[in-house]
Amino acid sequence: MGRGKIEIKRIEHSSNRQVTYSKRRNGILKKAKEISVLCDAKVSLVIFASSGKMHEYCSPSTTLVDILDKYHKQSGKRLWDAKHENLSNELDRIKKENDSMQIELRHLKGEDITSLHHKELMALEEALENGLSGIREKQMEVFKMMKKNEKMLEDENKHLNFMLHQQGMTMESREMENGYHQRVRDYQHQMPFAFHVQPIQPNLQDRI
Amino acid sequence: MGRGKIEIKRIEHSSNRQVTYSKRRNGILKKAKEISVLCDAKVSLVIFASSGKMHEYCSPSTTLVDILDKYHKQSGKRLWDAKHENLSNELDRIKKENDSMQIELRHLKGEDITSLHHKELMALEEALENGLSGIREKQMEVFKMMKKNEKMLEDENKHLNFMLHQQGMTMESREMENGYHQRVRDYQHQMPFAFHVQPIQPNLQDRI
DNA sequence: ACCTATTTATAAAT
DNA sequence: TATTTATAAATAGGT
Repeated sequence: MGRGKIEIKRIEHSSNRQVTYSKRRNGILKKAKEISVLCDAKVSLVIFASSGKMHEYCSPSTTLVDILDKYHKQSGKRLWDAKHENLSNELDRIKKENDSMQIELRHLKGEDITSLHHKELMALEEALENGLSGIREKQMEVFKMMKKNEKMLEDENKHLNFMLHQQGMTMESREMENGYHQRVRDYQHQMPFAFHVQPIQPNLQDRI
Repeated sequence: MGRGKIEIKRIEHSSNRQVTYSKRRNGILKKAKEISVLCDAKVSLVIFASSGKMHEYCSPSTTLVDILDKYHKQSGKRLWDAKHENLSNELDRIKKENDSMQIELRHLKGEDITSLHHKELMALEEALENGLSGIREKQMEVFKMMKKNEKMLEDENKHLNFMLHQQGMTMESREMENGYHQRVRDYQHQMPFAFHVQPIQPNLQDRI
């Protein structure tokens, strides 16, 4: 139906194909509407152009879901069940993974071990010992860091005390000129910035 | 397109409607095939006659599920029902649970503990110690059971030896009547049933 | 189900 | 992309 007859095979010329697509798409949509009105049929039509753009028609008396539901019943084919099944399978798989982890956790906490064999108990013990030694190593590390920090703070303190004392001596000789207490407060404000100890590891204080 | 023009409205005469339906149904199915071939479009067409009978077409390059999936993505309309969403949500939930258990397991094994705070390390250490003591308690229990069993077996052995010895004495006096070795084999077969030790806990031997 | 006059869809040109 | 037009295709009504 046109100036010339065409073979029903892919139209190679792309812009031609595009034109034919939009004409025929309108045609088929019109036909779909017509048959649904004339014969009160329920029609669902979904078309994707090769570009990916979608057009659809669905009879006014119904919905796509409704039609798919009927389709499902009549054809026996499972439409979304495949998807559903995949999800369901994955869920099962992960649930099993979950359960086994839960059991492992319980075992590590010393629960539900009545049914374990000797070998399994030994393995658990070893795992726990390893874990414990790892944790303790880490704690030792932290402890050392704290000790180091403490030492530095002590040193700083000594230094400050020494300085203060010296200042006090100097001041004592000038005690008649200025107030002693006034001076001390001044030094207390100025000193910490000069001698402030940098922690070896920044933000260490946040983690302890 | 026919002997007369018709209005696009429901055909009241039922047999007429039926005829028109089947003609137009064929027409639209043909159109659907043609557009999908000519323009490589993906087409899904489902038609229900008012009688309930279904016809469908789906482009050969794809499946209805596939098309509906795309439809779902493009239109945003939910074809997959609440059930699906529930499954999906549960999957997410369980995945998260899984992840947190995995982390806990790693921590208990002394892995990935660099970022842990002091309190967390202490808690972990305690958990591990508890687990370890639980395991060791269990092992001690098993050990005691074994010891007990061993003791009983030893006692049984002694008893058997004693009996054997006694039998030997008795037999020595009858040595000329019967063969000594023959007798011994007989007793070895009969004795274990009479004096067999019942383990305190049944099936203990399976677990050690 | 087939026939065919007529309408409708559309291929190619613009 | 839209309109035009010659022609192919679809189909309404009759058989």
